[in-house]
Amino acid sequence: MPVLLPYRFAGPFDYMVPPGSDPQPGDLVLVPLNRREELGVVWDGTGDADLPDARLKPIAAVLEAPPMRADLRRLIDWIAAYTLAAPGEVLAMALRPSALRPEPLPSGWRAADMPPESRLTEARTRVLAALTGGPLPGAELARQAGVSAGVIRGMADAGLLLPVALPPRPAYVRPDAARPGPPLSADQDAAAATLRAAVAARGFSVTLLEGVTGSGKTEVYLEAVAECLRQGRQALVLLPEIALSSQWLERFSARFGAAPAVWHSDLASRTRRQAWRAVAAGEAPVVVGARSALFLPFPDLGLVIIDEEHETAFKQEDGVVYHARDMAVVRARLCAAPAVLVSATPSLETLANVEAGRYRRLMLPARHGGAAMPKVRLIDLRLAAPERGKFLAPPLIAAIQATFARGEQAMLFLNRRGYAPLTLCRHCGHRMQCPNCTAWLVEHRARRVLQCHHCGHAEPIPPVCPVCTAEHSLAAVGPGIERITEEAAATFPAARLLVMASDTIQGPQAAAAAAAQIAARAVDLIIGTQIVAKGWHFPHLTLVGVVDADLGLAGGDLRAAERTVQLLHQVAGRAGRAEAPGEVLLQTFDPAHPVMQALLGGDFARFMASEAAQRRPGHWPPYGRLAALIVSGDTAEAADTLARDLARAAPRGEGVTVLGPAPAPLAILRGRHRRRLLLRTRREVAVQPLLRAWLAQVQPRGSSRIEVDVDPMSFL
DNA sequence: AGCACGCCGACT
DNA sequence: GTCGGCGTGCTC
Repeated sequence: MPVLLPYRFAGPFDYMVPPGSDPQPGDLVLVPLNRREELGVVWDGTGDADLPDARLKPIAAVLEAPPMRADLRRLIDWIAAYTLAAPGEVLAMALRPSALRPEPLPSGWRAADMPPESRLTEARTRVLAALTGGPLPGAELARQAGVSAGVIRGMADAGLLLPVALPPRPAYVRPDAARPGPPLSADQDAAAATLRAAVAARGFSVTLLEGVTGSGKTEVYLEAVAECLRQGRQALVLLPEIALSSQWLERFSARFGAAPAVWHSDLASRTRRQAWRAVAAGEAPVVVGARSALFLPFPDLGLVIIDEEHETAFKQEDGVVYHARDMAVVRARLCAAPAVLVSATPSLETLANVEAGRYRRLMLPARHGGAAMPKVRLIDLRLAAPERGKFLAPPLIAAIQATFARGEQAMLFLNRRGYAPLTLCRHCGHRMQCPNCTAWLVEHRARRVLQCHHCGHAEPIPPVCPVCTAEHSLAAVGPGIERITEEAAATFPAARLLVMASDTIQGPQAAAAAAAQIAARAVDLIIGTQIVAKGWHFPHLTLVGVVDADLGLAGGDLRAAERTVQLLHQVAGRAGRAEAPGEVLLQTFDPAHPVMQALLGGDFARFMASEAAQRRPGHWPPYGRLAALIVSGDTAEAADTLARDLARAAPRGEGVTVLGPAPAPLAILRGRHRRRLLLRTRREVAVQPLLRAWLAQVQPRGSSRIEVDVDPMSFL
């Protein structure tokens, strides 16, 4: 009987069924492996026949836990087949061994009825006062009484406190679908009706819900969630960055009177275990999560929503390389549920699926509540140059000052952390480079280090040039967000600044606190990277300045233009969402670039049509298929040898092209030398069989590796 | 993922 | 002479 184990084996292993038991596919089992016992899942089909029965070991135990359902097993098989990952590796993402252990009963403390003679200090009095409302868990008690855990411990030892079992934490409160939603516009109402019908049909479908930022897409798809709740099925909402979703959670709670279950990779282990169990028991009707929520054990999934479907954060790049948006659609199909892809700037992949008739499309043409789209202006940096050594052009500075004068908020966006992306010696020209990667070290002035953003390597800023030992010769080249903050503080001395970058805003609490500060108008100028683009609603923000609109366009990546438009459109959408109209200023050296023109004219559809026209003739995705093979080795020679071996074995045929080997864009990453080959085929060619046949011919030696990335998003 | 087997350097 | 480094390979 085949049993899939959560490891990187080629497939399930066969085990004997012990007499008296009758394990079924999906059952969780303990099986011997080497001299250990491992958790596995009984898989489908028959075992492989060429292994003699005598070599099979028996299944050690069939667990009482609820079995893994067929739809999740099919999803695991599907993802493994599509991405060429080992099925066990995919299984590992869906298996939660800790959730199978019995939940320890929560325990707390109560005051002793007949306290022994003991000194009652002030702290101890506070503890007893906190307990007048009933028993509390230790951590909570310490927090409420404002004492350390030691005080509690001491009181327990003295017999002043007695342990008690607490009732289990209440399960998730069911969101109330009957609560009236907010009033919807005619467009929203029509879209919501279509989505409700799709949910009520209880069948698979895919719908693109497209609308500019501020058009009320969330309200519309929450109506689909409401219908799903009425149907008694579960709904899954995938967000690209769950850690930054505090405002989303507030909106959900306002709509349904209860919070959804939240799932992401850095949940505390107990919260995670409870969420997993609640999903499996059907007690969590709505789950909002990051991409790993895709593998939760929903017994009756009735709706999958992928918000910001164009976001590259949905692509998992390490371990199993998969795109959560595409796999979410697969899961929806396997569960006979509708999938809804939501975006203001849909990916070309999704638009091509609409065009081909595979996906339905719903459009919300206008901003909700009559708010106007922000007015976009380009600042030509060749004509309006910033002061020497500065990065904000005079028109942008003037616009920010005018915004402050009106009592409104402004934002500066630069998608680059740190102080400066490059440090060079003005004397000898030496550039400070990462010892492990083909990348410049980024100066982080606040922490006084030079850091590599690819491997994390950090070193102190050297006092002299490490090559020519010239003093005071190292110069910061180009701006990072720290440098812009410095310049803004000097230019707008009266303004209150708030920096939002992944290194200053860590975790959901910090993000929520920053959002609250902005909403309370305790901030005049927000300076941020990527993370300010994510679905925030800042009602008093009316000006967005993009410091370097050209930033994402260098490097010749296939999707560079598309991604830049999506990102900058998203950033622009932060401006002027309430009654006050917004303005967006883009600093660029190339105002004629199609990306700048698309943002200027707001004609996203036409831009995407021209992107499509560029990709179609060469059969580039989505009009063809692409897979990347990344070869890596200890040395350049090892990587080259393996890459050459692969190139020799490359598949040929009608509609099949192999490009490379070429140095991978990060030719050295974490000390490993990398080469890249690309397999490009026509859309009707299945790439997986080609890849499997290809890889079977080449055996990596030593520590050399081949990584496969089907549908690569970036070439890095 | 573990864990054993296996062939080359420094030690009681 | 052994103890032990972690490279390679196997686990139904």
